[in-house]
Amino acid sequence: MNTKKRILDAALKLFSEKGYGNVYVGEIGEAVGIKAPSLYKHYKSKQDIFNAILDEMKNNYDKQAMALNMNGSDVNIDVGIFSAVSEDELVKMGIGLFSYFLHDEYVCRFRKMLTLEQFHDSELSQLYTKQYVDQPLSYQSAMFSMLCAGGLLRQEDAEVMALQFYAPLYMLLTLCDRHPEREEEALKLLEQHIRQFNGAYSRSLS
Amino acid sequence: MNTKKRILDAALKLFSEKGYGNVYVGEIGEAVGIKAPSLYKHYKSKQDIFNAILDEMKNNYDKQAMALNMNGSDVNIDVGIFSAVSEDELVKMGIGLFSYFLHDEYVCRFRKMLTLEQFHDSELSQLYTKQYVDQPLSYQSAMFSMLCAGGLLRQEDAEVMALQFYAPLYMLLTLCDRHPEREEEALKLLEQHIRQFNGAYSRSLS
DNA sequence: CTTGACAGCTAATTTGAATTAGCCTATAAT
DNA sequence: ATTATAGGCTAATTCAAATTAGCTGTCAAG
Repeated sequence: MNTKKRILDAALKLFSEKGYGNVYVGEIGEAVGIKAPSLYKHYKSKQDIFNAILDEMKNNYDKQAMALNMNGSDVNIDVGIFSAVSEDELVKMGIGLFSYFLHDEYVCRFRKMLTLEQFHDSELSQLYTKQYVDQPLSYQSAMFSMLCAGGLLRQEDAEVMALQFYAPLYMLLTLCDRHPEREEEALKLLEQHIRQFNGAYSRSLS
Repeated sequence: MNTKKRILDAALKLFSEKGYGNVYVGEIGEAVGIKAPSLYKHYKSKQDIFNAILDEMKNNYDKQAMALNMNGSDVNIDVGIFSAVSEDELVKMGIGLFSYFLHDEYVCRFRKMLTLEQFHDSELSQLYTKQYVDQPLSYQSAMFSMLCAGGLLRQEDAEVMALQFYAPLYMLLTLCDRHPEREEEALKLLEQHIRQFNGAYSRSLS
């Protein structure tokens, strides 16, 4: 009875691995355990399946945004002038964000699919940019802004700090999308990055 | 007489915009000014055209690497203990690299094509990673290593510095691939990034 | 001048993938 | 019990795109 949903999952998996154009409806059916024509009892075309994935995604958007923003540590709430944000907490947050992005099946597949379709039309490029660039940057910018205001970090442009904090994470993430076997290496680099970042900006060092 | 070459150019352009699977040989022919069947006088299949692009690319590799590495400023040679690498030089180098990657027609198209085909097989993912991750990081790592040794920058892990310097550039580049209209904004951020990076690591500030 | 090979064309041909038609079964509501 | 609907299947159908066949004109080498 959840065939409709299972089709979406199977299709997302395939689209994220091979790209929309290289996936045949037969494969989707096979992955679900039905024949190709039966798909049409649930969706009126291949394109329709793709659209449904996008729609579903837009629904999950809030959930995603939440997860993205406050992953694990609730930095944004308790970050008054008092509570110290230790280096370890920053590391935990960075690694947590990275691991979530890399291992959450849905998030990961969706990102890969969007990567492959990003130049297809304006809607998709906008979506990609919002999800993986603007939104994270804007959230972290706000966070660093607070940390600076709270006197925990040196007074520097928060947007730039966000870029410097997030871009390495992003790059390592896309690296691991291509080469999962390099995750360990990436994690090590990421942690080093965050500690060095913290060292460079932390008040106590200046 | 250079039809063979013109086919490659047209195909690369199309592949980089729509992805291999969504380009029809008819379009390639049209772009060149001949009919589809005539393409087969030059290449034995569509796949063969794609392979030829890859081959050509591998040839140009040295050229690319050079351009990538010493773009404009010849930092790597004159960076003895004496010659100061001013912040402005670093900015010039970063912006130069960025602009080259973004505006050189061949480089740009090739990157976009690889972006769209990166999960297709291992060869392509390796190529992407080498070109846009490992190679730049390794070069810049060497550079920062020298700058640290020369006492121009604080003694920190050069690999991490390279990551921190290059990843924002990379992320802004992929952003502009999707949204050319945001180049100005990206350039501004990039320059801020580099100055702030320099501020954070420069010896004189510590 | 004539021959052969190069590079183009039009008109098939092949192939393969999406979609439609039409049939069958189970099950749930009337 | 009957019937309608949901969801599956096999067997067409359609359609588009890659590739092949086979013809033609040009031009350089002999």
